[in-house]
Amino acid sequence: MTQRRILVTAALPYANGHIHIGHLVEYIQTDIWVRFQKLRGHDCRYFCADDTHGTAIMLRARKENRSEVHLIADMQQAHMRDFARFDVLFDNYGSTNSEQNREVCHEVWAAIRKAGLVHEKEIEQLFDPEVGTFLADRFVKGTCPNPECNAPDQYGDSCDKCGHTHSPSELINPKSTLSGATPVVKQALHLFVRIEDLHEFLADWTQSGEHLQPEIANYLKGHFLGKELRDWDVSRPAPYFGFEIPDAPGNYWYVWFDAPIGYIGSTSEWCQANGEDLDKWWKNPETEIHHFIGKDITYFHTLFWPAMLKTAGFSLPTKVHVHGFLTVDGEKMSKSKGTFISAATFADHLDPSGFRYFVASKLSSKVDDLDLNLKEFKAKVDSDLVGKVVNIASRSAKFIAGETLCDEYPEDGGLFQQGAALADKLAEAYENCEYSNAIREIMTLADAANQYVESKEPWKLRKDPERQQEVREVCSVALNLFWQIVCYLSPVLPRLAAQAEELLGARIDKWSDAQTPLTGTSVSKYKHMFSRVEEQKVNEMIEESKDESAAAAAVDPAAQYNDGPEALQAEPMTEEHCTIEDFVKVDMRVARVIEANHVEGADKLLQLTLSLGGDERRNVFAGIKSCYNPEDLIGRLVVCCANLKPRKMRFGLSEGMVLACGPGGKEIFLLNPDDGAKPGMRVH
RNA sequence: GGCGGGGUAGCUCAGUCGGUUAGAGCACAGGCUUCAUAAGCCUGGGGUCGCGGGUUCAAGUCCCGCCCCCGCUACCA
Repeated sequence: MTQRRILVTAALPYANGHIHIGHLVEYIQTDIWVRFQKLRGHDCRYFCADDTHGTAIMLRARKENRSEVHLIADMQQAHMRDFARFDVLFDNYGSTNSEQNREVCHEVWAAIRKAGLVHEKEIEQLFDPEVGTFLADRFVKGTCPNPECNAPDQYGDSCDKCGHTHSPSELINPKSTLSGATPVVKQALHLFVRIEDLHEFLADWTQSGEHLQPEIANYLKGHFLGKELRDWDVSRPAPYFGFEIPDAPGNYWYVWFDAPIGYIGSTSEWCQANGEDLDKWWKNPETEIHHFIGKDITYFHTLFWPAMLKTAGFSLPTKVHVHGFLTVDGEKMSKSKGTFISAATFADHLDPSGFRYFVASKLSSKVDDLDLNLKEFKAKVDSDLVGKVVNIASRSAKFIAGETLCDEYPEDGGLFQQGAALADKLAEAYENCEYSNAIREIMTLADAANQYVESKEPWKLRKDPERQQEVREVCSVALNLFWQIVCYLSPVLPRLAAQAEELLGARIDKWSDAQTPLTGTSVSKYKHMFSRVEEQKVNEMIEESKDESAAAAAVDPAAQYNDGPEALQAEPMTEEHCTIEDFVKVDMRVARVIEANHVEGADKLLQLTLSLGGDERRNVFAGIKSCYNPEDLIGRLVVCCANLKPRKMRFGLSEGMVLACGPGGKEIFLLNPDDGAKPGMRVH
């Protein structure tokens, strides 16, 4: 096998927050891949860095009354500590704020300029006059400008309630989230990169089938490549924490410009420290480049990034590996539920190796989300690692502790050979990021090993002084099967590998170590290798992760219902009182749906025929198609406004209105009278 | 609405080119064992392979239609 030169990156974590278990999925996925490649003897290097620039960092530094440089240095230390606790081992962990990164940014920028891709545009942007900074869309909140929605407290880019997209300057009554001040509109010069010029190249590169998972290629084709690619806004006016653009003083590169370049910057730091040549890693077609990222940052890595690399003459990624998000017990991580678990909190309570194993046992090459079901987590770690794998050593090592393994590997019924024969299949699974397949296969070996020990009953043999040699043979076999399994698991569980090395007095340093049994090495006294997951510790971890404000809410008797303020925020209560006379003007009646049909040509409407009892009928068009099937409505009782002035619609005359609540879309809820109500009854 | 992914045992999933009686792990039940971290081994129960059609000697697998779940994404009004 020829040696490959492989450069691997994981996405750069932002310096504004601590590492949490969601992040870790990616760093562990990548770390396993890198450890595997190294074990295979390839020249593989894992680079990462903190992503340090941007408004959020600037504002936080101000708030904490210290310099950005100080802040990001602290965060980098914290991140590195967390990674180390989870055995995520980088060849270099740098910073996007390094001089090396600045140099590469200059180089890339010069090339983009030279290619004539940069355009200047004056754009209008909201500016916070109190803080003295331009406001990104997410830093402005106000009332949704959609006249049918008008939900308050919405971000500047889109409305959570109705999905309306807008620019922050369109918001009604906008406020800066930084100071509460009313922003003013200011003109600002921005620099744009016209990546449409690279459209054809990107279409080819993304659709070649070589670099991206098929669903990712398809996503890009459907959402971006079918139309003109929009210019990419890569500058931000001062004040901004970042690198100043050399030929546009007073302007800074947008954080997403220098962040991916940080991959190269980090490599450059490593090259300088190790006497390596940067071009060998980034401008040599023989070097493979693999990026591991989450699905949220797909288009930065599959459109902008290849465009930048191509223009600046760097190598393009060999593969971009996209993974899904981590959920906990089937739901998005939540601060109030205590499932937003930081790396540090996890490691304070539970064994990080268990997390690595669990993640590996779940990961495939798909973009699917991955669920950390805490019960399953315990079950997997307990039964697979403790009950199966470690148990093989635990039940055999002590019978030959202080002795040596047999000088010649004993007859084992072909077990070791069977394990050795699995090497190629397992390697292929690791190579293709199909870790869950690999783990499943490896566990079958552990089952076989336990069966072997069971059948040989060394605990009985040892009682017979005549059969001591047999005991040694059986244990040599068992420990070798254990050794082989640990070799295969070592990319996932480096700590277990180290423990096995200590126990058996040998080293795992290449994949092919699983092909040859150990002989003659001395067996140390068995030391505890892995603990079961204690439910108590899991609970403590969850408790500690609970946000304090959420904990306070739990005291409120209403908290058990978990009724959030969203509905009221979406539709604030009317301030003005109405009189009883006003109220009785609206004649609301219980009605039965006796017919319900789709309306041809209408996206949202259903046509309902309501009976108010007797011969009284109403034809009503209701905008509830997104939530109800006509056939499910027939026969049920609803509440309708019976005296609403009839209105002629495109599809016919609507003679009333069915009462429903909810924000719309998938959330529409018809009002339902309690049992006993009869059509025609008035609501008062 | 569009795109993508999914629906197989209580749970998590495997199931190749269509081919024997649809599998594994966990969980559960019974038994064995008592070396091992209340670990291990054996046996067993448990399935309308989302629904409906079609192709075929043969369909979990291929084709058509539909339903439901997840993710992404957009619009109409």
